Amino acid sequence: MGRPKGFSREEVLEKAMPVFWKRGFADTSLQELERATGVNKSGLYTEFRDKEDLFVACLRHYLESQGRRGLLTKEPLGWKNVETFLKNGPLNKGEQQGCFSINSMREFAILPDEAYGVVTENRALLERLLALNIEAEKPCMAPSAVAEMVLSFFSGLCIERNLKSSKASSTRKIETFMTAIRSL
Amino acid sequence: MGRPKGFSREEVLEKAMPVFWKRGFADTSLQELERATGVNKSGLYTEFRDKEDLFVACLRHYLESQGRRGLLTKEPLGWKNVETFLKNGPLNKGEQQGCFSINSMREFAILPDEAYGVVTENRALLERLLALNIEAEKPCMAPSAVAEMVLSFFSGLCIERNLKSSKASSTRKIETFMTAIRSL
DNA sequence: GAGATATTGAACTGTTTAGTTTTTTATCGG
DNA sequence: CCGATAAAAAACTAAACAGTTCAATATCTC
Repeated sequence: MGRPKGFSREEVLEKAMPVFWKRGFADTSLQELERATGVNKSGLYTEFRDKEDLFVACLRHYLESQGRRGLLTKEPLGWKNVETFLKNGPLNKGEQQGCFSINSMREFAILPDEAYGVVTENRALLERLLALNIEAEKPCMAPSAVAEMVLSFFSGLCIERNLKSSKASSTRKIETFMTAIRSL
Repeated sequence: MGRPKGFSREEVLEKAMPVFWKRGFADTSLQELERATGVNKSGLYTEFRDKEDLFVACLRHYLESQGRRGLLTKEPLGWKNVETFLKNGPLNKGEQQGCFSINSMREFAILPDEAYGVVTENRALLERLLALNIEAEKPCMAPSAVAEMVLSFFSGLCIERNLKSSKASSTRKIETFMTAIRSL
């Protein structure tokens, strides 16, 4: 049987994710990933094909764990869910600010096509969930149109988390935004 | 006097900007900058201290040229200016998609502090200009609150330009958004 | 056109990169 | 406790990187 390995795939993803999240793909070195995960290069390369593969795995892992929070599927569906999504969707713990997926969009030019697919698929899912919540409120406008607009605003909130002062003003902006769309 | 140099600072900035814009700071190499600008490394290093200095100069150059468009200062001030800003603010020519300044926010972690200052100062200016336009429409809500919310939405539109299909849906989202905020 | 002067291109430097290979070490079954 | 086996550590490779140096070259003034 031989020696058992001292780490799980999940563990590695959990620890590598914040590094990619904060520094992006291009500026994250293998050295940083070794340090953050506590796993040697040889270990990382037996588990993942290359740096790109590890990155995409982190992205998938992130989106799955975000999905499990179920922010947009709480009953009853409606504006309240949309507001919670805007308020608590972008994370706020230490290095992990905003949304890893939205952050990654900036690097599509150098990321594998797979990353593009993963991100856009998730965005399509979010749009559908948003539309369901909006539809429940029976607005005058088409729910799908409102949904895509909400997702744009959400994207904006996420990248603004790269600014130092963003957290405080974020809540206020969401209040204003919700007031505006509740009248639609 | 000696030999006159074969390029102007402005020329270099104009040609280097799209490269940084598309690939970001970390993933743009000196080699790419030489090719894009047609200026040799020695030329670039006599004009700019280092890669960071060139990047910040590009950022400044970009914001100045955007400012000169005067999208938010056309008389009369009002919703129309806000709409034009959302529609035509994010550029759409070839490699230059969205907003260089917003794109840069994702790289603050590795950019010089100066870049942070340049970007936040410009955002503050935009917020003031937006507030003036909103105030002209005498809404019920505080103009500054609406203005910062508009800027968030704008930021979202900008990073979404990294998606292939964004241009088409962008106009539609802006229509929906404008309908919402005109009622405030 | 000669000499001074500034630019340019190319060669060079030391470091860091992603990724591979080889050696060492730990844990298993028997 | 021994030998097989698998993981982990370390040494290594080749390429790319930002930045420097220096010789070649072009244009100015006189």
